[in-house]
Formats: sequence, structure tokens, C-alpha cells
Amino acid sequence: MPELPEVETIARDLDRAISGRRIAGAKLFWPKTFDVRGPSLRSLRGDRITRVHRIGKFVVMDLESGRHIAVHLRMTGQLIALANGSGRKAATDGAPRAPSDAKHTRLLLRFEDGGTLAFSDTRKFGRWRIVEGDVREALGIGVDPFDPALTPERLYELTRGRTTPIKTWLLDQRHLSGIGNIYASEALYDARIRPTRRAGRLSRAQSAALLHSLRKVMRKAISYRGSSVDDYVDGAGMPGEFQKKLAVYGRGGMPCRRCKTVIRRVVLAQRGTFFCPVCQL
DNA sequence: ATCAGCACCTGTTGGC
DNA sequence: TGCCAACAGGTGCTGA
Repeated sequence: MPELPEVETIARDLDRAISGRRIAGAKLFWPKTFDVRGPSLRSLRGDRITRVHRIGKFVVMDLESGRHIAVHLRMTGQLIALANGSGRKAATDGAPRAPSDAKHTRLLLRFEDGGTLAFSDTRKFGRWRIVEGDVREALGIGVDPFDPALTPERLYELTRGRTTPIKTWLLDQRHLSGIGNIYASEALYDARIRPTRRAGRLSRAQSAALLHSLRKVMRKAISYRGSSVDDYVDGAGMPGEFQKKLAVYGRGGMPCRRCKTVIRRVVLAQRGTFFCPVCQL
């Protein structure tokens, strides 16, 4: 469900909605949702959220105590700030139009002022954990695609000697963090690079083009508040708009928007991968 | 290093 | 209508 643009959208929404709020308590409905490594859920009581931001595909809530709540939404996780404490019941006050549905609520954070942060997750893959110390290091993920330290030359260096397909390489969060299946296909299409190309065989020019396209596509996706292909909703429960702008993802069998060639679907690293066999070399 | 395969889960869709 | 297989935005583990 969520890749960098979706997680960024949610984090920005939640930063506005819940920063400054003090936690009154947490309720866990599906035990595996909470990763028991690190401090307990109970220890959150009385702590205050100072900021919400994104690290890779994690929504990170900084706490007054110096700790951090790191949430990974995996495929179907949703984080929705509810104005009142509607709990597991569907919100009836009409505030969020698509409230996290009660049936799939896995964890709730209640705030002292009565507000609630609901974590809904149909497939139960999502995870919450509390981290002390350096978050990025604890999460074991690589450089952010928007980090200025990631230059075209740096991307070129990182891919040297790698024989795995570039699309597979992009999905490995230890290399770059935040890219998922949709935007890997989209960026490679934009950069006119075939997903099956060996990472180590990219030229300097292609590395530069790829970095440019990754940023361009994801920046645009953020401006459209993410892609709602299926379950994704923002921090208020509303879908994004970028799914209407996707150039190749999910368009197998349809004509390429550049050259009309039929878009092909192949499987790489067990994931559906879309590309134009003529435009992408 | 890297891959396939499977695991974790539930829901939707398409074919017969 | 029913049934079943395939597939879904992600990641982690095992064994080759």
C-alpha cells in the first residue's frame, strides 16, 4: 500500500493533527501488530508527541521522552487521526469521510484531550515499535532518495558490481529507502530504463536520469497526495489522486503513452513489473 | 550476493 | 451463483 509519497502524505497530515498531544493510553487488538523489542506500549502513557515525520516507509512519531514510535504500514495499514474518541466504532460525526473501519482496527492511541489515532490494517502485516536512540540505524534502512547526499555519482557508485536487475535493486530498502513497487516501475519508465537491466550496467547518464526521475515522479505523487490503487488513505481517511496519473503501473496490455506499444508485465523478485519494451532500453 | 519459495493475512477479481 | 486460483502498494526467513 504505502510507498514514500503515501507515507510522506500521512506523516504531514499527522504532524498537523497530533503533534503536541499527550498520550492517555494505547489499546492493542492484534498482538503481533506491536513489536515487543524495545519499550512496552504501556510506557507511552503520559508521553507527548512532539513531531511526526517520515523515515523511509516508516511513519515516525518523536516523543518528548526522546523515544520514537516507528510504524510500518506494509500493505494495508492506515493511520487515521480521529477528532473524537470514536474508538472501534465507525465514526459517526462525519469528520473523516472514510474512517479506519472498525472491523480492522489493530491498535488505538488515545490522547488526553479525547482525540484518537487509529491504526487499521486488513492484512495484519503492519508493525508498530518503540525505538530509543538513532531511528534510521535501528530500522536498518539506506539513504533517502531526497537526501542531498545522494548525488548521481553516488547512485552510480552504489550500483557498481551489482548484477541484480535495477528494479529489484531499487526495492531493497538497504540501498535506498522508500521506493516500492509502483514508483520503481514509474521512475524506470520515466528514465527510459528497462527494469531488467543489471544495476551495475547503468551508465553514469542513466544513473543521473534515474535519480532525477525517482525524485520527479515521487515529488509529483506527493503533490497529488499519493496513489490510492486499493486501500491507501491519508491521515484524514481520504484517498489520494496520483493513481490517475500512473504511466505504466497496472497498465499491462494497454498502449504506451509515449509510443503506443503494448505495455508488458513481467515478474521480478516476485513482484509485478510493468514497462514499455520499445521506450525502455 | 542473490534468487526462488514460502510465510505472514485478508479481500477482491476473473475464469469456468 | 458457486468455487477456486491468482493477485495485491511489503518484508523477513530459509535453503540453494
